[in-house]
Amino acid sequence: MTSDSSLTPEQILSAAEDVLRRFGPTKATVVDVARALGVSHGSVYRHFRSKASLREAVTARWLDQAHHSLHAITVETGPAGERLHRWLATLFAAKRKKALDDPELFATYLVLVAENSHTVEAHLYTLTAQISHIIQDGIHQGEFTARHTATTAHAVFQATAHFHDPVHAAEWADAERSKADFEALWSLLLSGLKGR
Amino acid sequence: MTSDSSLTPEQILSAAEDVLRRFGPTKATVVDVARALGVSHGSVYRHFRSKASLREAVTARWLDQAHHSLHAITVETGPAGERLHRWLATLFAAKRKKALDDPELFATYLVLVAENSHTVEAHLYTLTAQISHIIQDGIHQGEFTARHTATTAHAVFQATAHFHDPVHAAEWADAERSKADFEALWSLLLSGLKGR
DNA sequence: CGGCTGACAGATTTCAATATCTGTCAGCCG
DNA sequence: CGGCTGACAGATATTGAAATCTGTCAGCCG
Repeated sequence: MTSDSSLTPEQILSAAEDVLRRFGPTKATVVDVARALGVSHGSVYRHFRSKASLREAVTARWLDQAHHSLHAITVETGPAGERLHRWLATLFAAKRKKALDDPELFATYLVLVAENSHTVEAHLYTLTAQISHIIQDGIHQGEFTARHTATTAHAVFQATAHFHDPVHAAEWADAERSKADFEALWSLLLSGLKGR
Repeated sequence: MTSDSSLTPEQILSAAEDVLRRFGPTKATVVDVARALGVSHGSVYRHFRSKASLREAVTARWLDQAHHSLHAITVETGPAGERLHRWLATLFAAKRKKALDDPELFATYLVLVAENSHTVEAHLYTLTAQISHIIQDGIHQGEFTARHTATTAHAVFQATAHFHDPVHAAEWADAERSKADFEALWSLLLSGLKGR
């Protein structure tokens, strides 16, 4: 049983995730989470300093799911161009899937974005660092030419905001159009990364 | 006097703009507009079929202000690269200025964006067509290489969304950082437009 | 002792009654 | 006649009282 012994942060996170998924960020309460765990809501506050930090922890865990496959692409050794294309396509697919399959947690994510949460900042930092890594590979391989890797990575990330920033989620509805737009933007960026 | 003879759509638009600027999109009412004009609110409905269409007409007029200087750059005959850079910088500056100087009308604009209004669509179409025009010039001048002009223009517009899409307005606060980010993205795009 | 409980204060949300707004239209007025 | 008015119905917003929630803490229990 999961209810053996004492309450763990992991148990609380899972319960909180369920509650957020069911009620959404505006309706979910700490009391709901405690009720789902069969404890008093004071116990939850023993493990998380506030509702906001619990919400952040849940979202951080939820966002991390996508990092695994992206990280795998980052540390591959093939041609950087193909890898960066696949990395961006994978990121886009992951975000799109989250928006469609998990609307309430996606809405929670949006709340954190609006609040400039540190969790979101860390998420963006991780992603940009991975782009940076691939671009660096591309420069070593002689495929890319770039002055400053980190700056270029940031520019690539901003240029593709349309396809990963949750504020653009509504524009992902038409899969065909999104795919075409993405490929058009990619060919422009690839050409830019290769330099003149 | 502007109150001579009968009520004109222009008078209503100006009054509505004032009311929106003062109360914002959530508080402004048709009754407020009628009160400002000294007429009954039924009269307003004689010229605009609904509150939504009045709001759209005001926003369309407000958005059009920026089109003049952008259009001027579009029809110049100098090097396309420099012109596109100046066009994008001008667009960014105009949007940023609107967001800072006219927050309530900017909020109204955001409401229309969220509602997928035809007005916003037309605005985006006009802007993309101007980019297309400049890119076309660049191809003729031999400065740019692009397969499909309209597709490339759309890609450039999406790539720079961070600097003109109102959903990113909060990220424009730091002028220095925005400027640096914009230039980094521009150099990537310019390199991409020039082709390999 | 370390962790849980339940009661508490202040902040936030809900709910239902009330007021205002949107959109329509018959009638009036120039 | 073309356009404005003012009254109206239904929809939406506001308000203030009651309920619920957040965050804290003294005390209990294993």
